Amino acid sequence: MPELPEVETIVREMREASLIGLKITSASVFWERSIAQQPSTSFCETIADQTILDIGRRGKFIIFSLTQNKLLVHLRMTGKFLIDKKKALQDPHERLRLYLSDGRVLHYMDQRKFGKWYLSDSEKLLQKIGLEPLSSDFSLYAFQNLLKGVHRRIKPFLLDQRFIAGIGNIYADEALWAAKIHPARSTHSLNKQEISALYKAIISVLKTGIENTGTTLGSSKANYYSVSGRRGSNRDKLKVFRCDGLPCPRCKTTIQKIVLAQRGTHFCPYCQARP
DNA sequence: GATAATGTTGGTCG
DNA sequence: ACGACCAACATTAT
Repeated sequence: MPELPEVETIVREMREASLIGLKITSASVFWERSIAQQPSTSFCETIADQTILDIGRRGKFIIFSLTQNKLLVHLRMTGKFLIDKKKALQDPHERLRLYLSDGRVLHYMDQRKFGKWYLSDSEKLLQKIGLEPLSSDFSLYAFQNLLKGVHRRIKPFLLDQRFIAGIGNIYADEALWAAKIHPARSTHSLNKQEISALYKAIISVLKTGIENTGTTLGSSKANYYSVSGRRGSNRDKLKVFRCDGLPCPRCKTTIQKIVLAQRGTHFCPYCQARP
């Protein structure tokens, strides 16, 4: 579920909630497989008594910098955080809980159980992911070089975290629409002007997503909600994602939905014609 | 009531 | 190297 703008919103809210500086007094794990690479017993032993020195983000990973380790959390489809909310206490999807030194509790919910917490080998994981699209590392030049280095369809390329970190299904479709590029185009077929348009579109859709505190699609519990339980308002700004059957905001052609790389893919068959 | 689809990622197998 | 397919899961929509 959460892509870069949603994860960024979560991180900002946790910082605003003054979690930095608190000590993790203990942890409780309710779903063993939410912990990667080690049994929950050793996870709880290792994390206990460590202080949260910083909270950040890399791609779709949340990074808790602790006294001894880096704790990474990947929310995958339905991972969520809530701070000391009464409704979290009776949530059947709560998978993990951190008790904090000021008496508050950080609850982690994950309906579909795909999310993972990494406490060991986290540096190795971070090394594997690609450029941070809102940092200066992501230059037009670097983007051009990435595209040159692979022969793939552009949408699966955008979703592959080893190249650029943080783009998911929503923002990939939105960026391709903004740049007027068909999602099945080959990376090698894009001309200079198209590459430049896509580069700007990626940055723009992600920034807009953050400004609107992320995208909450529907109303069910499975949808994205921030740490404070707020919905993101970016859904109203989406041009194509889950807009199949509606007119394209640019040319009024009906938006189409196809399956590409096993993912629902939305585009305008006129603006984003296959050359 | 069965089946498909869901915002993610990692594996296998051509 | 790349893509098709499956797997991990639970819930909602069709």
